[in-house]
Amino acid sequence: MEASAKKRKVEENGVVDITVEDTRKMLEPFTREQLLDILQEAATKHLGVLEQVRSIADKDPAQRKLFVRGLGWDTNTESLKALFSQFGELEEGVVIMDKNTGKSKGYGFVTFKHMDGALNALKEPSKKIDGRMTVSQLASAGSQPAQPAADVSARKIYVGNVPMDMAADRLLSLFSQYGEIEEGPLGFDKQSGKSRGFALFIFKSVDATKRALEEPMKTIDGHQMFCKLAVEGQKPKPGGMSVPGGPDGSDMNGLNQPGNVVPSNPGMQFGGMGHGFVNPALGVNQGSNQGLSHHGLGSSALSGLGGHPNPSGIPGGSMNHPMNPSSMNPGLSSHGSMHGSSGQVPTSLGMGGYGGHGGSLGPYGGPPQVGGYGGGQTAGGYGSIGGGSMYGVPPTSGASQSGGYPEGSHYPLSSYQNQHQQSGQSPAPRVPGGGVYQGGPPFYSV
DNA sequence: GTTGAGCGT
Repeated sequence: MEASAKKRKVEENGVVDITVEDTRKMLEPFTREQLLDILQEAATKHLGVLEQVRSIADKDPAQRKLFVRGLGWDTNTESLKALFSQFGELEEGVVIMDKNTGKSKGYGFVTFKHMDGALNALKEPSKKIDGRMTVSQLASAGSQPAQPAADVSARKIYVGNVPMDMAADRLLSLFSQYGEIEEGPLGFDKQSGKSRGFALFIFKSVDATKRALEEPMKTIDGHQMFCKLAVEGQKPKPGGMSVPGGPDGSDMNGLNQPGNVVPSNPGMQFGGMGHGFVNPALGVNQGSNQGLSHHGLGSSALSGLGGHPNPSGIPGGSMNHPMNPSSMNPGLSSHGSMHGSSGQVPTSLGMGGYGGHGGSLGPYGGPPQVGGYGGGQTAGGYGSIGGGSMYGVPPTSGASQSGGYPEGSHYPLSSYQNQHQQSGQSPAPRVPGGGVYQGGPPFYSV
């Protein structure tokens, strides 16, 4: 074939082999345009590449969700769906109705399962629906910009449309699959332990939060719930100062890149104290790890730490690459894991072990998050949750009410975590339930 | 008629 011929030719030129690492090194200086050209070509020729591109493109619902305005009164969810489904599979289609009058508000939302569906639909933004000209656009284009989420607000999610009879531990199980939960579910009635129709969760990491929100719709027992950042910090006092901790404001723009926010955030000083025992040099790296950003949380994080370990996941994985200096540095390794969500590149570097990723990755195989997730997975969350932090679920009254979770919530949580780890494709070693790392150095902190 | 649903201690 052509490929083998090329290979042979290369070898004749004296180049015996080109490693995966070498290939990467060659690519690094490429311009964006050059990389785009190559990838475009590759995606065109190879289905596997296209699938990878598509799965990553689909990650962000903002690129798949359309706002459709100008709908006639008679256009309903069904006709909206019918019209838009010609452009691709729909995840959701809905005409917004006034709660009181029951009449259409004249707009709706259409979320495609894949970004290409949205691209398709937007090739002609104006569509006649039920005799009226309507206009579609990415919903993210017109909606008010997300708040500069800082600290906890970037890790707190609101879950709406929670069934009243939903057990707290059931929700906990559902959401703990995305990462460690620091607190939650909140919002349950303290006396009855029943849902009040919503729930709040605070994840330990922004990464986990992102994973949870990757697919905002959660279906359980036929109930559709939705999640979003809780962002309650919007309503504060008028005339007051604006964003806390953002005097310079400059870095607050990186709200979607939490790693950028923390370093210059004063809050880091707080975290820094907690990690005083760490190599000072690492403090810098850790400062960029939003996991540290939780200030007051430091205590719970530390307590969890004592019981166990964590980092195992990370170093274990990176040890496959002794050449990668970052594997020698705990601070860096955790740092790297954070990149998993904010930037794909560094993570894939760390995961160089999956070298022949073209095939091994599979369509949805190797989202960078997997590696980072494995690393982030610790029993720390277990400890904190098992502890008193989850006061939304009074073990006693709650159990008597729903009869669901007698021994406390930790059982389902750990169970789910294990399941998740086992099912994961990640080559990274999973964290054993036991305290294998109890003797481990505490410097990993969280 | 122009971006849903809607937030604990």
